[in-house]
Amino acid sequence: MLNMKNNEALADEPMLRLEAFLPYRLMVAAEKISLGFSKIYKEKYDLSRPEWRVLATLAQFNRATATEVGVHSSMHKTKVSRAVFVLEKRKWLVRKADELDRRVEWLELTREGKAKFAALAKLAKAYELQVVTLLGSEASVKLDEALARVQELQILV
Amino acid sequence: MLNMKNNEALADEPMLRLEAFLPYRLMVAAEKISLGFSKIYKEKYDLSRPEWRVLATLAQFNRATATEVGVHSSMHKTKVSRAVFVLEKRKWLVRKADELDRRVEWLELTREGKAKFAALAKLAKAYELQVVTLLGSEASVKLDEALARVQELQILV
DNA sequence: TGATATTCGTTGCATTTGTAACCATCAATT
DNA sequence: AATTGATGGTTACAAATGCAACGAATATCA
Repeated sequence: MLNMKNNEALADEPMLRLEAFLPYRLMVAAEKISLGFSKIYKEKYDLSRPEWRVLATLAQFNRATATEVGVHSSMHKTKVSRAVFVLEKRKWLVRKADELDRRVEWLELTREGKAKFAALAKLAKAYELQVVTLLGSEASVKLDEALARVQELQILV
Repeated sequence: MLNMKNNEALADEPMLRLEAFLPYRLMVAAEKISLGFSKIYKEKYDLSRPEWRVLATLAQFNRATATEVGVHSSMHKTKVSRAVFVLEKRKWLVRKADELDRRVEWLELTREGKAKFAALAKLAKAYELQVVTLLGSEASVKLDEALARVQELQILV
């Protein structure tokens, strides 16, 4: 199909293969792995990714503010705001006013929200297990350790 | 700040920590690593990510069709189409008709396009080196091997 | 106390993206 | 040759996203 340039080795021009470039590889890998699970919560529960993240965060902590949810799930506050709106309309979560600071709204899953999450968490764990199985334990451990290092990195450039 | 639920260990409900969930971790890591470099091509060359990928693909092969670019850079054909349009307007690439099949347009970088890419490729390599240095060679090798395994995976679910 | 700055969360607007439909061309079948 | 189907690429439209501005409430500090 595509023919590689024949002057790669000789060239003093800086060659760069996209498929070997770390940011690209990482992004493609992330999209591939995420796609499989997003299909599940999209098709079975009609959830967007922001909605899934808010749900998972609120299930993990009994209550949290929108700001806290955003920090914990790596999402911009407008994404959180819109996802919270949708989940509230579906009665998967409720807002509760803070008595000391009336700017703050505490978010909590409803009984239904918790139940939906419980079902989704099972699917999530099954999916993760499938990925780990396909990767093999050796590659999985390496990926795990490498991601831990990436998480430690400060902002780049 | 956030207080973890205190019934995690006891609960028979399926707990799931977002920050330990592979699809989430991978996506966050990819965004972090990509952000640093996207800043560079955005701020210094006013390029979007689709435009950067098209540029890099056409630099890697002497010529390619839009379809081939999309396959090689993991992008939907509409993304490619729009990125090609922008790069053409900026005179970084030209289209050349295929003489045997008039549906096909061959894309080639112009002299200017190649020059811009050469400069960007140097920055890309420098950025990648910086990431690898920060990660350390051990983690970098692990990441490299793990990503190679992910790339081999078939479609999931 | 009063003035200013900061924080929490939402919303308007512009940009980006995906989906589906589309046009033009070529391939396959009759 | 005519019909049907497939392919390469573009575009219209709707949905998702980011940015900036905003209102309301609180914090800071003179």
